[in-house]
Amino acid sequence: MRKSVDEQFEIIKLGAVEIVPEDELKRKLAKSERENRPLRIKLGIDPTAPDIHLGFAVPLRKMRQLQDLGHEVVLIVGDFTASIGDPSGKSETRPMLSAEQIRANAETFTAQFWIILDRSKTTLTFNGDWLGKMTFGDVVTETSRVTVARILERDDFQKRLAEERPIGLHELMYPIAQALDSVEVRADVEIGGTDQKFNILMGRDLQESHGQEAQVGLFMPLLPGLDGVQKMSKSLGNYIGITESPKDMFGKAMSIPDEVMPAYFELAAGMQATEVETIVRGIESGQIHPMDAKKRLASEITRIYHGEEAAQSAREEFERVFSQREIPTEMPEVSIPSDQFRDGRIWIVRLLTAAEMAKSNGEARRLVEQGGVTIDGERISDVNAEMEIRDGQILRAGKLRFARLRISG
RNA sequence: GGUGGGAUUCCCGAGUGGCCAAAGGGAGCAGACUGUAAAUCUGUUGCGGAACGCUUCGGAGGUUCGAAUCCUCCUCCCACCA
Repeated sequence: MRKSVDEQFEIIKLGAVEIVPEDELKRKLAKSERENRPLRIKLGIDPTAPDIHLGFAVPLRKMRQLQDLGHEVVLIVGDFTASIGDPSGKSETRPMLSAEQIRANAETFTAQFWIILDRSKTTLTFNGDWLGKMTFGDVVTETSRVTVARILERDDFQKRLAEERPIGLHELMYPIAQALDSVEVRADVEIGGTDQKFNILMGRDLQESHGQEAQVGLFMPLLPGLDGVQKMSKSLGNYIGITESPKDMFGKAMSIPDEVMPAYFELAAGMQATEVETIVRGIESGQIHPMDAKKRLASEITRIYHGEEAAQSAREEFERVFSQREIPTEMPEVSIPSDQFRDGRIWIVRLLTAAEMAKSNGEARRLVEQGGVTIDGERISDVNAEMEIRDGQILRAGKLRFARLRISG
C-alpha cells in the first residue's frame, strides 16, 4: 500500500542534509498522490571514471528508497557533461575526456547501477542525446537566461579567481548543461551531494524560465574519503568501489581514520542515526573497542554488496593477516622466468621487480633496506643477496603485498 | 592590442650561476609501536647491479669551465588597462 504524504516525506528526509524547499516537496508529494502520478526523480552522474564508489552510493541508495515509495527514477548518464568536466570542488580544470573513454566508462557504470537500483523502475538516459544535438543558436538562447555574475557566484569559481587559477569558458557552461537535463526530463526532484547545490538550483531557475515547475533539490551528505579529510572521489583515488572484492572492501574500510567512523556508519552502512549515536557513546565510554566498531562497520559495508558469507570470510581473512600476522589464504602467483637466474640464484632486487612488487630497482632496494621484504617469513635485509628460490615460496613486501613464486620457462 | 607577473620532482611550494637530484609541507611507501591498512614516532620517495655515473626544473636554441637560475624565440597561465 502506498504510504501517506507525511510518511513519505519523513522517509525522504532521512539522512538528507537539506531539501530545498521542503514545503514544495510536500506539495509535490500531495499532488502526486492526488493525480496518481509518480514523481520524476533525477540523478545525474558523469562517467569520468569506471567505478561507482560508496560516496555516490549515498544518493543512489536514496534513489532506491524513492523507487520503493513508488516514484520514477530517471538516471542521467552525463556522457556529454563528462566531456566538460564538473568544476564542483575542483581547483583545476579537468582534462576533457575522449569519447571512447566516456563510452567505456558509461558501460561499466550502468551495469553497476543495478546493484543498488531496481532496473525495472528506472529510466536510463544519456544527456548527449539532447545536449549534443543543440545548435549554437540554442546554446546562445539558453545562456541568455543566466547572467555571468550569477554563474561566478559559485564558490569554486570564486576560489579559483582569488587564486588566479584558470577557468575555462566551457566550465561556466557546466551548471547550465546540468540544468538543461532537468528541463529535458522534467524532473520533480533532483538528488545530489551538497557539492551539487549550485548546479541543482540552476536547474530550478532554468525549468522556471522554460515554463516548468521548478524541481526540488534533495541534498545528501558527502562521504569522506579514505583519508578522512577530502570527499570520496574518483579523481582523488580515496574511494571504495562498490564492485571491489570483499577483501579489499573490508580492508579499505578498516583503513579509515577513527574520526570518520560515524559518518561511514550512517552513510556507507546505512545505519540509523540513533544507532550510530549508541556506538559513538559506547566508544567514548570505553565499552566498545574502536577496532571492534570498525570491524563491524567494515563487515556491514561488505555485507551490503557481497552478502553475509563473503563479509564473514573477509573479516576472518583480515584478522588472520593483520591481527595474527599470518599469511593470507589466497594470493597472486607470479612466475619468474628461469632465465632470470644465474647459477640457480636470483638477485633479491631483481626478484622484486620481476614479481612486480617494485617499479624500479631503486624502489626494490629501498624495500629491502627498510626491512620490508621476507621470503617464507624470513627477512631479507641484504640488498646484494642472491637468493635460491624454490617453487611455491612466498614473497612478501610490506604488510600488504604477497605473492607465491612460480618458476617458469 | 598594451603593461606587469608566472610555469620547479606525484601535488603544493622554496630555490635567481657552482655547496642542487633540488628546502619545507602534503600524499605515498617501509619500519617501530598497537587497537586495524586508525593514531603516533622514525626512516624513505628520479634512473642505473649505483665507489661512481646518467636524465630532470613549460618547449627549442644560446652564453659559460659550469645553468632550475643569465640571453633569444616559442607555448601556456594570471592580473590590470582597452
